[in-house]
This record gives sequence, C-alpha cells and structure tokens, in this order.
Amino acid sequence: MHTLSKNQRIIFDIIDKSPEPMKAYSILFNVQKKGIKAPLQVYRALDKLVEIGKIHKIESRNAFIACQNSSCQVSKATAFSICESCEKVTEINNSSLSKYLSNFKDKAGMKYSKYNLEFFGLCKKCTTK
Amino acid sequence: MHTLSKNQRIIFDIIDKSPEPMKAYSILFNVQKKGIKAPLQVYRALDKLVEIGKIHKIESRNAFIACQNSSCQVSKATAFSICESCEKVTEINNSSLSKYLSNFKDKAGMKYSKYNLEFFGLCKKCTTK
DNA sequence: AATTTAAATGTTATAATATAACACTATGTA
DNA sequence: TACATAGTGTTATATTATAACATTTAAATT
Ligand SMILES: [Zn+2]
Ligand SMILES: [Zn+2]
Ligand SMILES: [Zn+2]
Ligand SMILES: [Zn+2]
Repeated sequence: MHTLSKNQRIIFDIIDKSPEPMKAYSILFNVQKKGIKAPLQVYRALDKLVEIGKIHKIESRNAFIACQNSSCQVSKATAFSICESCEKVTEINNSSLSKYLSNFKDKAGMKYSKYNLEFFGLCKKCTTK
Repeated sequence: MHTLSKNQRIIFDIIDKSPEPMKAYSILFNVQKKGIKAPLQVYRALDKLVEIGKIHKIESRNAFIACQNSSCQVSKATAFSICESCEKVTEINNSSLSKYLSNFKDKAGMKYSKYNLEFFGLCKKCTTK
C-alpha cells in the first residue's frame, strides 16, 4: 500500500472532500494556507495521485475527482457520467461495461492497456427541471 | 448540408490533410499565410467544426482530428484509439461498440445524449518494436 | 429590393492550464 | 556511511483558451 507524501495527502484530502471535480488552480487557491504556493507543487501531486489511481482526471473538464471505486487501484479503466447542466460528475462502476470495454478489440489489432469513457447528458435532477 | 465559411474551410482542410491530430496553435501557425492571425479565429472555427461533427477533439491530447466516419454527422458518439508510443490516433467505427454504449443506462437513471471514449495502448507498429 | 436577423470575422487583451529547469531535502536500502 | 529514489521549493515560461467590442458578411423575412 502506497503512503502519500505531505503534499499528496493535502491535495488528495481537498479533492476527496469536494462534492465536485476540482480544477488545479482552484486546488492551489485552497491549499495556500497549508504552504503550497506554486502550481507545480499541485501538478506534481496530481500527477502522482492519478498514477496510483487515487484520483482521476475528467479530461473534458480539466478537473480532478477522487476515485469512488475502491477496486480502482490504478487508473486503467475509467468511466464517468457528466451532467451538462449542473456539471455533476459520477464515476461509473459497472462490471458489464468494464468487462465489455476491457475485452474490446479493434480491427487494427491494437492492444489496449487503458481506456477513459465520458458520458454526457442530464442528471435526474436536471431532467425534471 | 452545412456549407463551411472561409475560415472554417481553411481550418478544416489543414486538419483533414494532417496525418495526425493537430493542436490549435499548430493550426494557427500553419494558417497565418492565409490571413488567419489570431487564436480566436482558430478556436471559433474549431468550435463550429466540432459542433457540426466535421472534426473531433481528442480530449486527452487537446488536439483535433477530422471525422473519419462519414456517418458521424454530429459529434454525439465518438471513440478513438491512441498509441501511447507514436501518438497515432484512429477513430473507431464499430457498430457493436456504438450500439452498446448508446444503449448504456446507469443506475442513477441518467439519460445520456453523448459520449466520448478514448482507448490507449500500443499500435501494431509500436508493439513489434 | 429593402429590411431584419443571425452568423462569422478581425483585433487587442487577458485568463486559465500546464511544464522546464535547477537547487535542495527526505527516505529507504545496501 | 554511501547510494539511489522520490519528493519539495522556487522562479520563470510555455501552452491552451476565452472576454469584450467593433465590424462585416450571409441568410432569412417582408
Ligand atoms: Zn476510480
Ligand atoms: Zn444535473
Ligand atoms: Zn466521427
Ligand atoms: Zn504506435
């Protein structure tokens, strides 16, 4: 089990507590009182946290979310649902989906080691509005 | 059928001719001789071209690729394979995959109108190296 | 054809996201 | 201790993207 460094812990905690994905400079702003003053300190911690699967990057939003899926130790197979109205993001944990995608083979004979899927739409709350 | 404006045409053509996804500022550099001088001119054309499905954005790379899939009029369901070694990107056109994903329903009852999937791995060429 | 509306353009400035380079410190291992 | 690896602090800079405003072009409506 990986033990987080000081900066990694600070930055993971703030992302983990956040109800929504956080952007790097919003994280920076929020951790300045804890002595983290430069973008690079944030990005280095983010890189590591992504690498070990504690957080994921929502590529379409340039934002980071804590892994909601305890089995997801490494960020190899990620899927998210994103509400285009309220921007709520949820990590999808569906074994049928992950099985289907992990076994997917294309014609070109490419061997995949990783995927990222982002669904967009309206969440239940925003649909009924 | 949508007819492209002058800037949209110039920018689509350069992306369409490119063997690899192009980044916005690389596009800008390449079209300056055609009178397009500012980032905004590029981004506005890119936005429109994405909207009408002539190009797609590869989110993990902040780069743009021409749609390889004539049936893909609108960018509602996109899938790509990305080689992490040579950065070759291919649009996946697989009806089983698109059917599976278009019909996917999550537990939260969210209705999806769009998805984007990016597979990562090594292409055939890079595997045998 | 004249009027109106919507879409696209040109331009300057600036915001937001991310990395390079270098010196230094902490931690684990032989 | 000596060595290797990972993490930190700092300054500067690169890259990606949008705001705001004036103007022009194209398309739709009368
Ligand atoms: Zn996860
Ligand atoms: Zn919502
Ligand atoms: Zn397409
Ligand atoms: Zn390759």
